[in-house]
Amino acid sequence: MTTEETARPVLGKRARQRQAIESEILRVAREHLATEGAAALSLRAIARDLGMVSSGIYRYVESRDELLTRLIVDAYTSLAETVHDAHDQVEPADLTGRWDAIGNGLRSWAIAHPHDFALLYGSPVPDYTAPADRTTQAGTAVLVVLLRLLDDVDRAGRLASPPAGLEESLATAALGPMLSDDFFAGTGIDATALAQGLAAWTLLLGAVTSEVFEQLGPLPDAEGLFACLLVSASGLFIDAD
Amino acid sequence: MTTEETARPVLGKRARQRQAIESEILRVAREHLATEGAAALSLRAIARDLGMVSSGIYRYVESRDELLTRLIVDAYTSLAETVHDAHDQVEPADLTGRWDAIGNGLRSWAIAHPHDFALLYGSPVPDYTAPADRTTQAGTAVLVVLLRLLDDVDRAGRLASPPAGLEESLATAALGPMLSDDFFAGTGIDATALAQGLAAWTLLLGAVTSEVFEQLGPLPDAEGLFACLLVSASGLFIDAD
DNA sequence: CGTAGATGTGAGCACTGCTCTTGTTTCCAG
DNA sequence: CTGGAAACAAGAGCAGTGCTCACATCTACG
Repeated sequence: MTTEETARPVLGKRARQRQAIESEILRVAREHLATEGAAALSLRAIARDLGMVSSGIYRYVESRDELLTRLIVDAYTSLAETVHDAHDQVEPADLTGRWDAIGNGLRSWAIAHPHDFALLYGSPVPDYTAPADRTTQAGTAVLVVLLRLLDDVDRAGRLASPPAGLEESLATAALGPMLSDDFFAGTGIDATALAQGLAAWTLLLGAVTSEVFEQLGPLPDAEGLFACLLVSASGLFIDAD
Repeated sequence: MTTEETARPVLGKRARQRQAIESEILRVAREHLATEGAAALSLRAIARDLGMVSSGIYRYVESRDELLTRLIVDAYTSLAETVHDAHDQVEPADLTGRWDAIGNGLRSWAIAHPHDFALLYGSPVPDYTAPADRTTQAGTAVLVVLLRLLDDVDRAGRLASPPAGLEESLATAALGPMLSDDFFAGTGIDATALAQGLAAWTLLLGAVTSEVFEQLGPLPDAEGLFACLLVSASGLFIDAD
């Protein structure tokens, strides 16, 4: 008979209540982030929205920085999920199609969540340094899909020839050490290929950044420009059919 | 005899004093920006450093936003100056050398002034929208040198062939309208060339951003990676010799 | 059933941007 | 040379922030 009780340590009422409040806080925080932006994130305002006294929120959230960290990790996983989904809807043999999916996925996510994007790829939030152990891991999730594509491009023999001047020695010296990371285990990627993939990724990120942050002023056809940049980026590591 | 008086309206004592204080404020503001970052910019703190009462500073600076705008314009011109200087030290015929100078100039400036760089190319400062009339003009100053290079590359017949898939129709549709701007007057640039130049610039900016904001985590050889990316970027619009 | 620990409450500190009033100094025209 | 207008300095004050602490309350578990 005691089995019934020990078999459902489903979390006591208290723990459940706590979890509910914590997720409520995160929900409201995300709401504020989406509407006001990261810098306007105020614990007091969140507490107010939740009908609790300003000091009460510190029972659930250690500090403003910790809340930021949670939001960052959230955003990273949301982004990675979006990009992965977009990528996986293209048939594996269509290499440039997969790249386009990655690029468009990133762009549309960034446009839909500009403040989250700013949190991840914009200037670091003042007086806040992201705890590397929690964020960089989440941050690499997006890069996994790029690495998969890069590896497949290589395996298919469709790797673009590196630009003149990108000697293998240069790439190896700069990127060789990174290749020994677990991250690259099981791939046949070499330093030059990695350099090319990173160049494409950097161009992609620059394109999205410049569009979301409006660095070139108001553009007549942002969509079209992005399409051009996406082609340029793809050409950096994928050979034409 | 009255000529002597009308000939030296050198600014009265008052105006001179005012100008002195204003530049003092800007100096301290730049100092705070360099050490603390944009978000930590506090008018009260500046006033304190200057030994004046907090409210007094509002006689010289309309608001925090206005001070930010001044700093942004300052930063843009400082950046443009640095890049132009670096670029002009290379002999005009050395096209890739000129590109490298631009890239390295931008990078070293960004590393030397990370907070200024964040102000220009990072996430927009919360609750602050840059007055387009004052900032975008200063912002294009950097692009002038890129345009000059692009035009010279074109004239020298060294324009790289666009990547497969970048049809002229695509580029023209996206960028054609921009070409009618005064900015491009006197150049023989066409839409595809502009697209290629913008791709290189975007890649460059993405590379610097990712390094300054440490988006890829701590790198073993950031210098080397940047060199690789610079070569990739140059290959986007300059043909090898 | 009692109590230890989790939770709610409100006051308080130090800081921010910004406004307003009050008093002083400076400049310039008559 | 002098009177008045404009510029300036100073301080109080408002509303907001992150965060701490002492205190009261409640509840879940031994």
